[in-house]
Amino acid sequence: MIIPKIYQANQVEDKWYSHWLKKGYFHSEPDNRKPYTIVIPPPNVTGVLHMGHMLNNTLQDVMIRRARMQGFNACWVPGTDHASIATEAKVLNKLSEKGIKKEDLTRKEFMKHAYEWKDEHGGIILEQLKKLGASCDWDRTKFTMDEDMNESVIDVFIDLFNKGLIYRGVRMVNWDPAAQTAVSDEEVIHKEIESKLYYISYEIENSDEKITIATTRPETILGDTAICVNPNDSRFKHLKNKKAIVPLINRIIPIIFDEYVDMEFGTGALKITPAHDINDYEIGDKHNLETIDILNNDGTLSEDAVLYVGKDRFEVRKEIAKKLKEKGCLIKSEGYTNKVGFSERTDAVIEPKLSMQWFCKMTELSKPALEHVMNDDIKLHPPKFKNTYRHWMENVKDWCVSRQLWWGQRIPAFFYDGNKFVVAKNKELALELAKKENPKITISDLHQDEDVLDTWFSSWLWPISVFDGIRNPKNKEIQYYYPTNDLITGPDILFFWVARMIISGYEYRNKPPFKDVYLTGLVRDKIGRKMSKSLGNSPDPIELMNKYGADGVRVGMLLCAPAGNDLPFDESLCEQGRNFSNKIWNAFRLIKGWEIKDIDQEQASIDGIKWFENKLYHTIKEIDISFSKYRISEALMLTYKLVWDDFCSQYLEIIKPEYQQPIDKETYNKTILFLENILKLLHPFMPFLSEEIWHLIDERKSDIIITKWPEAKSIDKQLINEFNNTMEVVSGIRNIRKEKNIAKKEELDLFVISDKKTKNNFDSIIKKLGNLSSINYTSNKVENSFSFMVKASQYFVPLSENFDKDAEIEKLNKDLNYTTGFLKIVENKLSNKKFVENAPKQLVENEKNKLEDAKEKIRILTEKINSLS
RNA sequence: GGGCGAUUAACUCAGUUGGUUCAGAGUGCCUCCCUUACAAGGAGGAAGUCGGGGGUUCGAGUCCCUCAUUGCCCA
Repeated sequence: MIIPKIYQANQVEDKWYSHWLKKGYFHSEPDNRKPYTIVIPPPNVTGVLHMGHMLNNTLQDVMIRRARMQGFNACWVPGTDHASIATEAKVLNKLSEKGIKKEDLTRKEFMKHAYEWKDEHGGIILEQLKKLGASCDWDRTKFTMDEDMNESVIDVFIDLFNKGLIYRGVRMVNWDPAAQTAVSDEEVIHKEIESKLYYISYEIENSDEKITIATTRPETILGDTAICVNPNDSRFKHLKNKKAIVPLINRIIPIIFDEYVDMEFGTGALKITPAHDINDYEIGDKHNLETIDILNNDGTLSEDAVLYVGKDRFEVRKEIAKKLKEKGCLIKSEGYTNKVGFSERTDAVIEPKLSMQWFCKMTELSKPALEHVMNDDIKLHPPKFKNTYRHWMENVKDWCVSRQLWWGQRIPAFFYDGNKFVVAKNKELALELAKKENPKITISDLHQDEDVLDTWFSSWLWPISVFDGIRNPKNKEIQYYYPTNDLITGPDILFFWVARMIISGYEYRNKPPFKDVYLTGLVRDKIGRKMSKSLGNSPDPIELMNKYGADGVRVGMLLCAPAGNDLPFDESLCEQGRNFSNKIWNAFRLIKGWEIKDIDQEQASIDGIKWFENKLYHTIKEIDISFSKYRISEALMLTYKLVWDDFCSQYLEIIKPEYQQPIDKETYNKTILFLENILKLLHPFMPFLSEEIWHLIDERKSDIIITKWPEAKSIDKQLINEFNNTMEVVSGIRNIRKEKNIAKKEELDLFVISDKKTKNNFDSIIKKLGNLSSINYTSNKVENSFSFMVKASQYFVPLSENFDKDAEIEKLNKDLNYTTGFLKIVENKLSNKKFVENAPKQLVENEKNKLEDAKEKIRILTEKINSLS
């Protein structure tokens, strides 16, 4: 068989993926095995794969593949999210390119366009996940706007309404003037920006006096309905019961007193615009102030503003400042840094705005969700997120669930007789309810609410609704798969999504939706910036996979991804992943190239096998521990080192036959066995490569994807330590070769003065890796030789020529100095009475041993130096 | 402004209850080697007063206080 020198990822990946699909390995049905379930964080239906998805889904695939191999009934449910704002914005963009505006369309027509868009672009991302190797159960693919999913959402809304947890009301909401919808608090991103603080003076009615306020938003003076000062502020006490005059429009407004006002800030006087600031709104509410809404839904000024009607608020800000200056009302303006809210989806500046919305009461609903995370029924990894979570849950606010959009589940509220409404699954049922109030109502009198529900109002049910557990709470699937095991997602949606799933999980199943939450970091670029389309700093994952292989990219992602830490992504990591693929490939190539013969086994091979067996089982144990702690990158690194250092650099070199010589059967078989185990350990990380080699080793029917995960066995730790000493001896020899420029091919003799305590049973290995002609035990030091020590044993390599006495003495002196210093430290420790009295016995004992060893070493070194000089 | 973290080698990070195995890993860097699986490789090597300052202790990277820098969440 001719095996190429380099692993060709692109030639094997598709083959194996379709093979796995054909065999139905990804598909899961309830049976009598234990389930292991993951639901995917559904990506936006029209989105494309970015690095965050890569990380996320690689992790999920690692977990699910390992669980599958461990014998669980592994089920990974894929799907997509309808992402109401994002998708609707995209559809509208597309339509406006064709010259179509939303106003020109009926709701029905719009939905038709939206579905067309969804059918065209939806699911691209799922196809991309296949390239990554994601072993999702594609038969279970869900979409948050599937018929059954919609029904679950509506059922839940009605249920919560009937429980009195849904209400409708005028509240200050975060208004996105670009998308023209309300958004939730969580969808507002506060950014610090450089702006200006304007000092504007208002005349006091019937007086020559003026009062100056400071504001960052001068355009809102048109909506002012009061000026507020602190009652404790002596500067303003005389203004009680006075009125001020709003500049430009000359509206007369009261001066009110409230302790809310910070006397230190600005001038100590605050303008109050109840319609456009949440704090002003609360003050307005308290003092019964008039509310003047000066903004239209698109962020332009409304009729109520009187001036600048129809102009955008930012333009007005500039113009009004100029105008105020002309009028002498603008005292000054100064640079000021403040925080402004931006829409997560459209990046528009959010306007606080009063509007009629639907809300979900959260206080009671969220109690179990807080409790069960605090008592670790649900564990967050890393645990530092527990604090953040608690803080949020303890201050949870009611959830604004309505959106002024069309793409989504329409709120099942039906209006009649003006503002009266009923909540029901459909118009017919609504009519029945309405008739109880007003028997004369007919179906044509009912009008359904125009708003849709927040996207998260469907995704918070995801772990339940994908198994139809809302509509059919007792069905076999939900009983079997729920609660799911692990949720793997980014920390940016901890509150949007994770917390709410926990809330709904307890409300509707009385059980957590998952047991463990693994929060990844955010993928950043090399210099720490968040990856984003606009910065153009995000590599195309598909291209990366073409370049480095899916396995290479998977490894690259995981190498730098400890839980909860942001990961600075660099393409060179994928390169490392690819190099690793190649390393494994070549190890396989070496083994496969050997001729197998019925010959005697070399001693080095016997010893090497004994050691590696122990090392392997020891590492498996460590890997399992890392997995159990959700330290995935650590598990990968352990595997990486097992393969590269232990298996390739050491084991294979130990058993490798001479050039073009055959290998004995026993060693070969063992080696194949080891390789197979290694491939199994690699499979979750590198599914394609491991499957490919698995089948190249041997023609066989079984696939690695469903083989049993190797089990850790008890090991001989002493033997592993001994081997480490052995490798130190080998290093010592290699060092001498390097320092003295001795070719590797030249055989050397080694003399040993053995220290009985550090016995070494691996002479065969030292001989082979050191390329020695002999190892001789002696009790006398060897003249004219280079030497080194491992523990308390001395090793000599005699060399008649090239012997540099002075250099040798210098080296020995260096060692002597170090050891003398070390001895001093130990002596100090032991002469400290308090240490000897208080420290554990074992520790003191060890220190005493160290003391003896150091003394012995010094004795030997001194002797050597004396004999040389 | 409030809350929660972080600060360990050039970079990215480990470091469990203070004490053998504590100053580590990977990458990068330096030296030598195209040697017969792999140059996408091999062998060897250098590199850190564990952010600063105090404290507790026989003993602190680890616990406490404080300052600095920095990130995230919330207002």
